[in-house]
Amino acid sequence: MKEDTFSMKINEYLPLRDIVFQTLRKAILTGELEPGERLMEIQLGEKLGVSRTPIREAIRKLELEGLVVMVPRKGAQVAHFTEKDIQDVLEVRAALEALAAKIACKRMDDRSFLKLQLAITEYDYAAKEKDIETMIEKDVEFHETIFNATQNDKLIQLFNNLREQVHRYRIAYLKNAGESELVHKEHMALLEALQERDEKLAEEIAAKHIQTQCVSIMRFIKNKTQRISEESKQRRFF
Amino acid sequence: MKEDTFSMKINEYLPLRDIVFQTLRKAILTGELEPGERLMEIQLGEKLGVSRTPIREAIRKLELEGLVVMVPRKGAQVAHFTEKDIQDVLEVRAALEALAAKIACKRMDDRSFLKLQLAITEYDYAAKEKDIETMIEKDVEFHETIFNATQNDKLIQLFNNLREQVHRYRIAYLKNAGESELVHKEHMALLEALQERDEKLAEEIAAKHIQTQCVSIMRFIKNKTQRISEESKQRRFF
DNA sequence: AAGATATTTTGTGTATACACTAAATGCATT
DNA sequence: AATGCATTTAGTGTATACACAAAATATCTT
Repeated sequence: MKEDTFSMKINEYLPLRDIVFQTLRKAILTGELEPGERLMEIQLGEKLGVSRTPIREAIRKLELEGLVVMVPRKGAQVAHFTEKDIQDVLEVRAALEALAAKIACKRMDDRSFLKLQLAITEYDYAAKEKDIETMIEKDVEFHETIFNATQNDKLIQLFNNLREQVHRYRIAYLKNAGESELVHKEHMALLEALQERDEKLAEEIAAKHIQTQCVSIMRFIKNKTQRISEESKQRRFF
Repeated sequence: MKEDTFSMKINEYLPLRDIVFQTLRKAILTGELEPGERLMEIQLGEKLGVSRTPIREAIRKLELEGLVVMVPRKGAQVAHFTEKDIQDVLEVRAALEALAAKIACKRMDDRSFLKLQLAITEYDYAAKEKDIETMIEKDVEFHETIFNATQNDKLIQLFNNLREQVHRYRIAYLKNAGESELVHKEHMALLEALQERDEKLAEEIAAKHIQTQCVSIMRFIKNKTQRISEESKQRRFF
């Protein structure tokens, strides 16, 4: 289903601005472009082989998404994320995941349940191989399946906005085997609740799941900042 | 507080693109620009006295917000909102309002409570005068105060995105005196719950309040479509 | 007159040019 | 050497120019 839309799109015409948007977005979320880094239009244009116009239009979208901040007459720079920003995002996401789980309870069908099961299984395989990127991918797939099942387009849109905002932290904390075990267990529990059509329980597990993630990420950051301060490095924790 | 930031901003430099963005956004939300209407860059540029560049950049933001849709090589047009879209938006908003109420329970201070009280009172005055625009304004102010109290910037950002999406319907259904009475009662109930720091109750009332609004708007639309079909007009219900 | 094929028009998508600001650099003065 | 001022430079903000596609119109053929 996702593949369909995608393979259709590659045949369709895609404006440069959208390609640039996706490229920059990914670069920011993976940390390739670091927070605070300036996005200079001419330089980026040369790198990507396009003029300033598509670059600027892509930046406008990133600005609205909050991934870049504009300094008047100084242009764009990658937004800094503080610890609080991460907590804020995850607090909202927890509420949206709970809502999604509640609605999904009513609307999920066998096909969706199998998708969830598949995502969990593939996650496990990836975990055995310690293939972090695939693990994240399958984790996203799991949550995406639930959101898609809600058939609430606005909810899906907001999820797409929030889902990868903590990408770079998840890479780090999922390396911890214990964390990835926990993710598995919570996914299984949520799947069961959904199959039982137990709205209250599903809501609760979904919210708890994100809170767990938040706690893990915070612990990871705390460790990292500590290590960094021990090494007396002055830069921020990312 | 809101005024401070604003009066600061008017002294600051504001790029044309942002002025255009706000102008177009308002025009769409109030219905001045009708759904389906094409946004032609040159035409808009002449109207607003600017070139295509700021127009295009404003459109990129509206695109991400979902207020306009892009047709490849045909440009932008104001997005159509179906009945389902409204329900989707309000379903999400209900969840966010509930979250905001819960957090606000912990963080609201006397100053914020007075703001809520003031918003309610001014709403009542406006209701007596049947000044719909002011009523909407004060209603927004009430909810805004709660969201601001959460101190969760992401939550506030999303609220700003969702809050006015149903603007044109509220104008219509608030004309109904019964509805505006109900709004008053629910606001009072929510204020009390917040003052009691009763998280569960506040959450519940906040969500219910939006659901009430959703039902009212749906009823209004149903009536309107019915009237229109009786008049055998073919256009959509907005 | 109907249909097929040029032709024109309109409007987007992208690139480039111009205007202006702010920071950086250099130079002179003390 | 430090400070103040002029000059340059780098980069954004805005306008315009060019390229191209799609739709609309006109023209030709039968």
